[in-house]
Amino acid sequence: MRLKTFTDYSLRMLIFLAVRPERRATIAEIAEAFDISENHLMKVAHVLGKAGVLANVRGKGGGLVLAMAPSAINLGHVVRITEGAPHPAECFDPAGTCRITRACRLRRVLDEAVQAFYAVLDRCTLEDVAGNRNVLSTVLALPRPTLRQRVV
Amino acid sequence: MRLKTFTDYSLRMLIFLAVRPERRATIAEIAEAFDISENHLMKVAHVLGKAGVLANVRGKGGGLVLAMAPSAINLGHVVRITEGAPHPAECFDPAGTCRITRACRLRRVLDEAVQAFYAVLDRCTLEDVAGNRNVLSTVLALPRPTLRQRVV
DNA sequence: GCATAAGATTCATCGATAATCCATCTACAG
DNA sequence: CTGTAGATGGATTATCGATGAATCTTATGC
Repeated sequence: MRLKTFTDYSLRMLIFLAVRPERRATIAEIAEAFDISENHLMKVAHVLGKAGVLANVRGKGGGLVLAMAPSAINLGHVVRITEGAPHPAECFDPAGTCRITRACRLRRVLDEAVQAFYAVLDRCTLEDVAGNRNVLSTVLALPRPTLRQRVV
Repeated sequence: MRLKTFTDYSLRMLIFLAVRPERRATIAEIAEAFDISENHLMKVAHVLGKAGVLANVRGKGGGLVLAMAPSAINLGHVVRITEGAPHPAECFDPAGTCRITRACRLRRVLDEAVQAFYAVLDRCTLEDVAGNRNVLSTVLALPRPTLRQRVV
């Protein structure tokens, strides 16, 4: 049972933005805060932007900002977007070739399990996981609104 | 959200054995019925045997047989064995390096979601998914107790 | 309106993991 | 004691996601 790093990064990006909702953050800034690939985050930002979760602004002075209040961003919704179609077994693949697919009752059970997984996330919003802004802000090394450039 | 093919194969093996509980089946036989890798199935058989779900008999005339009644084989139990530790995000890895792990509330939510996933499987037994023996038997091309050799 | 900053988009490559294959060992039946 | 079937470990291969890099597009500010 595995989710993609893409999903992990998506949630981190949202948390970062929820901690500092007052102003735009650049992808580079978020990548540095988490020390993760800027290129990968760029794709994350694009997907979340296309999905309407983020409002992405191009150009100089641009950046990312939540498209709605953290309490309006549903985690189940986000994860469904970033994960794509679930694939617990071959029978979930339209091109699957399992011999017993027709008669198999397993698919229903697995489907139900996946639903249950998402049901939990559906009950959570970004606000629920990023409500502790102060602590998160500290951990992200953003003690002051202005992040000093690292010298190195 | 993905499960391993290993898990898929495990469940198929169990279903096969549940359809014909009266006698031992060889790995080769099961591999042929599903048209999947015999080598891979061998490892599946070994893992399920070690876990006490199957009673594996070596040597001539040997084979696999369920170690208990289908109604006593819990799907959640099986999948937990074959999947190993869940990994929805980096924070589930003891060696993870996510900067906000300490302050992050996401882990709890993801953990709960995983629990919910398994809770569904915990409510199901092999009997629940392999109760329709006749249909499965037909689909598996085992219309008679004796499987005629394929001529090809 | 040009330079620059920032995201969008596409292509290429790398790497982790798991699926698969192969060889050898061990156990059991007859 | 021979052949069959699973056990075990290693090697190989394939897949797919993660990462890297280059170019394009758009917006801003001087």
